[in-house]
Amino acid sequence: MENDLNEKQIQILQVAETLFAEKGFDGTSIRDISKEAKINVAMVSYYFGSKEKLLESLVLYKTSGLKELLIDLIEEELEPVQKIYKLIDLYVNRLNCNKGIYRILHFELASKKRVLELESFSDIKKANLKSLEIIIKEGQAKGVFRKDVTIELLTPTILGTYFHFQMNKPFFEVILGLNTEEEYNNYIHTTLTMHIQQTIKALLTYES
Amino acid sequence: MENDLNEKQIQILQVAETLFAEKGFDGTSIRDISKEAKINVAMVSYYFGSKEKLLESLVLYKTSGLKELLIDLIEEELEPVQKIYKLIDLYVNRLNCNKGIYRILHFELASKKRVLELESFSDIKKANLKSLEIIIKEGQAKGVFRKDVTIELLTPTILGTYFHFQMNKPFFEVILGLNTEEEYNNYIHTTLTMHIQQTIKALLTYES
DNA sequence: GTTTAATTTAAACAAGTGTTTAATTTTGCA
DNA sequence: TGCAAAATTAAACACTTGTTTAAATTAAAC
Repeated sequence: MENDLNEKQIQILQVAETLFAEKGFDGTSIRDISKEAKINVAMVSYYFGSKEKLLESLVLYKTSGLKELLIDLIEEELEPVQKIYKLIDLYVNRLNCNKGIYRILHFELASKKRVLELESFSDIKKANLKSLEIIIKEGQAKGVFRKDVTIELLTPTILGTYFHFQMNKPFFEVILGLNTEEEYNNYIHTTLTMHIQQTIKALLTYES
Repeated sequence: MENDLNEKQIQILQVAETLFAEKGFDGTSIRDISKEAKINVAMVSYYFGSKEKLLESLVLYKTSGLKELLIDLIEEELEPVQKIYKLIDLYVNRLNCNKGIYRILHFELASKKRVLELESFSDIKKANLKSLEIIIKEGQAKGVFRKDVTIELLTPTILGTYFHFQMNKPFFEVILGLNTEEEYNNYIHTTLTMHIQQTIKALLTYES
C-alpha cells in the first residue's frame, strides 16, 4: 500500500473532491477533472489506475490523518471525560473540513451499486473504533465510565448528530438565525460540539 | 400540463423510480430502464421527451396525489390539533411509500448541477405550504394555535425528522432492536409519527 | 553527455450515452 | 375493409465515457 502522494497527485485529488461533491461521482468525468486540474486525461489513469481507484485514494487520503491524531490522543494524559471531549472536538473539526468526501461516502457509496472500495473505508472505521475502544476501556478501568455501554454505537451517535445538522443546513440557518458561513461554522464548533459532548458524557457516566 | 399517463408510461416511471433510487440518476441509463421495463429505448423519448423530463414526470406523478389529499383534509371537520395530527400522519405515510423519489429529490437535485425541474417541484411545495397555511390560520382564528409561528418552518421540521430517521436506518435498526422490515415500518407509523405530532403540537399550542 | 527512467502528451480505442429517424406494426374509427 | 393516427421497432446519429497506446518530452543517474 503506497500512500506517498506527490504534488500532482494531491492536486488531482483536491480537484476531484470538489467536483465529486458538486456533481456526484457519476456526474463527474475524468475529463472534467483533468480540465479543472489543467492536466492531461491520461494522468489520472497513470497515477491512480482508474476512476474508482482515484475515489479510493481520495477516501484514504482524506481520512488518513485521523488515525494518527487518535493514536496521539490515546497517549495524552487526560481524564477520561476530557479525552472523550477532545475526541469529539477532533471528529467534528475533521468532518467540517471534509464535507465533500463525507458527502460522497454517505450518499454515493451508500447505494447498492458500488461495493468495491467499501473494504478500504471499513478498515479505517475499524481502526478508529479500536482507538475509541481503548479510550472507553481506560475510563471503565478508572471507574468513570459505565461498563454496559455499546462502544460501537458511540461513533454513529457522534457522526450522526453532526451530519443531521449539516444536511439540513438551510433549515437550521433560518431557525437559528445563522446568516453567514462564519456564524454557522462558529455554531458548529461551540454549541453543536458541546451538545454532542454532553450527550456522549451522559451516555458514558453513571447517573444517580 | 398533461398528467394523463397511460399504463405504459406508468410502467416506465415505476421502473425508473426503482433504478434511480438504486443507482442514482446519472448512474441509470435509458437503456437500463428500457431493458428492465421490456420496452424499446425510443419509447422513453417518445413518451416523455427526454431523460430529464422523465424525471420531472416522475416527480409530478409521485407527488400529485398529495395535493388532493391535503385539500380533502382542509375540508374535514376536525379540531385544529387533530387536523395537524392527521396531516403529519399523511405526510409520513406518503414519504414512507415513496422512498425512492424523495431520496432523489433530496440528494440528486440538491446538487448545484441540476436546477431545471426544481421549478415544477417548487410549485408542489408551494401548494402544500398553502394547504398547511390554511389549517394553521384556522387554528389561529379559533385561538388554539399561537400567532407568532413561522409556518414555513413546520414542513421542514416534519420532513426533516422523518428523513433523519430513514437515512440512518442501519443505526436505528441496531439501537432500537428493529430486526425486520415490518418492525421498522411499524415503529415509523407509531412511535416516530407520534413524536413528530407531539413536537409540532408543542410548537403550535400555548404553554403556561 | 549519454542513457535510462519517469513524466506528459495527443490520439485512438471500444463501449456507452441520450436522442432522432424512418420504416413497420398495431390500433381505433368511418 | 380501408385509412389515418398511434405505437413500436431497429438502426443510426453525434457525443461522451473510461482507458490505453505509443510517441515525445523531461528528469535523474551514471
